[in-house]
Amino acid sequence: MSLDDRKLEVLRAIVEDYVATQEPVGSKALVERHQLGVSPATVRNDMAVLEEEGYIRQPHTSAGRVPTDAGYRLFVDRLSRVKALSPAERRAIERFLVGAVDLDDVVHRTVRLLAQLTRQVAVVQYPSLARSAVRHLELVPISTTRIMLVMIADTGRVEQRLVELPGPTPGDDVLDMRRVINAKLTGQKLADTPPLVQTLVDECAPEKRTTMACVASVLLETLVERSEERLALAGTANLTRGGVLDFQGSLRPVLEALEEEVILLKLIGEVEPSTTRVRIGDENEIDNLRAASVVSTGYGPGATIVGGLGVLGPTRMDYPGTIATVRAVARYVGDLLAQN
Amino acid sequence: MSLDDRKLEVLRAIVEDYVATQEPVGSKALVERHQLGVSPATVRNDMAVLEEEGYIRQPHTSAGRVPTDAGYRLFVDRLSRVKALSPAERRAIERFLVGAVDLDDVVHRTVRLLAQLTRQVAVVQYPSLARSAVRHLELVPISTTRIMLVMIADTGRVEQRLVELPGPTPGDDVLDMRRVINAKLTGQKLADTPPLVQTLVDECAPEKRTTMACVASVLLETLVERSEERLALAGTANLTRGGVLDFQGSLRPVLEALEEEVILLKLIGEVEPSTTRVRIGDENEIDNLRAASVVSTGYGPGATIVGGLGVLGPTRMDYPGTIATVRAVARYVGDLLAQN
DNA sequence: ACTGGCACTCGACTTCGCGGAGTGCCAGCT
DNA sequence: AGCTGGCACTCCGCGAAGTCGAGTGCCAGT
Repeated sequence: MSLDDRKLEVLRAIVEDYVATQEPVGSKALVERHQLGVSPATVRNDMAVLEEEGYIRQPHTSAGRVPTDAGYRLFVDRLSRVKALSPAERRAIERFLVGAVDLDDVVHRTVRLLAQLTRQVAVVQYPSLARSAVRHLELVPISTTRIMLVMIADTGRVEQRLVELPGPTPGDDVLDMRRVINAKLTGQKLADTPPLVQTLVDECAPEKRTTMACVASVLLETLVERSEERLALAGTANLTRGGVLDFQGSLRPVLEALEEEVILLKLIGEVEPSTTRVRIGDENEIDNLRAASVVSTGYGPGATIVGGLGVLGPTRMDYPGTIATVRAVARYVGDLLAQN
Repeated sequence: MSLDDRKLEVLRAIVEDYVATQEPVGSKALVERHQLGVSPATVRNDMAVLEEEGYIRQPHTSAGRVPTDAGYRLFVDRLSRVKALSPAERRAIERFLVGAVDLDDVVHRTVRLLAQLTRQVAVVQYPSLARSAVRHLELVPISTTRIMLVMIADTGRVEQRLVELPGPTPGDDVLDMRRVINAKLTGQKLADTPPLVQTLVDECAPEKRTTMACVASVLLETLVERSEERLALAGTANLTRGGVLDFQGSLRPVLEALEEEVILLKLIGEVEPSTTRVRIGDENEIDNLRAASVVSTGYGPGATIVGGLGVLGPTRMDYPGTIATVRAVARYVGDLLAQN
C-alpha cells in the first residue's frame, strides 16, 4: 500500500496546520480547516498509514499528529510550491540593500534583512577568498623593518597582514617588490597563486631573496591558509520565538553551535551551483542541531558563486516561504555584487 | 539604626551563598556555612534590618533571602576584594593571546577568552577610530574612474572604501594625491583630521580640485562618520547557564539587546581611564537588560585607552572574580597592542 | 544584646479525579 | 472496495486537596 494523492494531501494539511499553530493536529480539526471532502474517520485511516510509513507521529497516544523530519522532507520535496514573494517583501529587500557602501556593509545589511524577513537566525558568508581573484596587492611601509601587506580581491574583500622583514629595507625595494608581485598575481584566482608565489622568490635577485621570501610566506598565509572565511550572524533572538516548544526546550546546544564558525561554514558554505539546500532536523550532521533546519544557498555575481547564505530555525518552519526569501535575497545580493 | 559590621558580614555571606547556589538563603544555612559566631535568630534580626534597608528581599514569605540590586551594589563597593587571578588563569590568558597575527585575530581571541574565563557573554570593542591616529593612507587604482582608499590606523585597524571619481584620472595623479594626503594626515589623530582634509582641497591645483574633493569626501566619511565602531561578541550560549532562573525566564530581551551594536557600545564603549565599571541590574539604562549586570573596562597600549571590553551576565554573578578577569584581560590586550 | 523555643506561613511537590480531545476499530452503507 | 458514523478507550492537562518542610517573626529568658 503506497501513498495516494489524498494521503499526501493529508500530510500537507498536517504540516501546514502544525507550522501555523504549533499544536499537534487531529483528524477532526483537519477536515474542518481543509476541504478534504472526506470524513474524519477516513482521515484517521490515512493518518495511520502515514504514521506507519514514518512521516508523522503522535507525541503520545490520543494526541494529534506531528510531522516527523521525514514528513517535512516529503513536504518540501513534493508537496510545496515555492511561494512568490509579496511586493512588500521585494520592496523591503531593495530598500534594505540600496545604499550599502562597501562589502562589510552589504554583508551586514543582508544578514539583518534575512533575519528580519524570515524571523529566524540568518548567516551570511563573506565572499570566499578561494573563489576570488586578486585585484591588487599593496605593500605599505610601516617602519624600516615592517610592512603591511594589503590584498584587495575582486569580490571587494580586503585582507591585511603585517610582515616583519629580516632587516632594514629601503622604500625603493618595497616598491620594487610591489611591482613584481602585482605583475605576477593581479587577476589570478587565489587558488592558483601558490606556485606563482614560489616563482616570485625564485626569480628574485639573490641579495633580496630573503626579504622576498619573508613577504612570500605571509602572502601565502594571507591568500590561502589564513582565517580564510568570515561570517556574519543575526537574529539569534528569533530562536526564542515559539517559546520553549521548539528545540525541545533548550537553546543551549543551538547557541553553542552558532558560536562555532567552522560549523556555520559547514552549514552554509557547502553550496552547489544554483541549488537551494534544505537540511531538516536529523539530516544535519551536527548533533547540536538535530532539532533545527537549515535553508541555504549560494550567491554571487551572475551565475558564479562566491559564498553562501542561509537561515536556521526550528524544524517546524515555513519552508516554502523561507526558501523563497533566501533565494530572493541571494539573487539581490548577487546583483549588487555584479555592479562592482 | 545603621549597618554595623556584622550586618554587612551577613550581607556578604548572603551574596556569596546565593551566587554559589542560586537558591534563596536562610538563616540556618548561613550560620552553618559561615563562621558568624552567632545564632540563627540573631542573623534573622539582622536580615530583617537588611531587608528594611532594601539590600535583600524575600521572593515570598517563608523563603530565604535574595540580594537586591542595591545589595549587590553594596557588596561590590564595600564588601568584596578583587580576587587575585589563579596562575592557571594567567597562563590561560597568555596562551590564548600569544600567536595572534593581526588585530582581527587579537580581538577575536580576546572575546572568546573572556567568554570562556568568565563563563558569560563577552564583548570587545575594536580600537576606536576616534582615539586612533593615521599611520598611512593608500590609494589603489581599481579602474580609471575608481580607486580604493585604504586607511591604516596606528592601532592596527584598517578601513577601506571605494571612491568613484568624477572622470578618468591618470595613475600619476593618483600617486600625487596619495603623496599629498599622506604628508598632511599621517600621524594625525583622526579626531583632528576634518579641517586638514578641507585644506587638502583648498590647496589643490584647480584642475584637479573636483577629483580631490571626491576623495576628500569619502576620506571624511571613512575617518569620522563611518561605521566608526566595530564589535566582537562571544559566549551567548552562556546565557543559558543557570537554566530558566536568571533573566526571569526569558532570554529574548537580552538576545535582542545583544544584537544592537549601538546598545553594546553604550555598555562597554563609555570608559573612563583605568576604571572598571560595574552596572548592576536596574542601573542599566537599557530596559532589556534590567535583569543583567555588565562589567566593563577600557584597554589600550600603556595608559591610553583605545577601546572598551567587558562581559554581561545575570545580576547573580561572581563580581570579584569577573572584575578581576576583565581587568586582567584588558591589561594583557593593552600590552599586546603596545608591542605593535 | 544575644539565644532557644514556638507557632505560623506559604511555596513545592504529590495525589486524585475529572473532562475532553483524539484515537482505533468495527459494522454498515454506497 | 472504500468511506462513514458510532463507540469504547487512552491519556494528557488541569484544578482541588493534602502533606511536608524550610524559613520566618516574635517573645521570654539569660
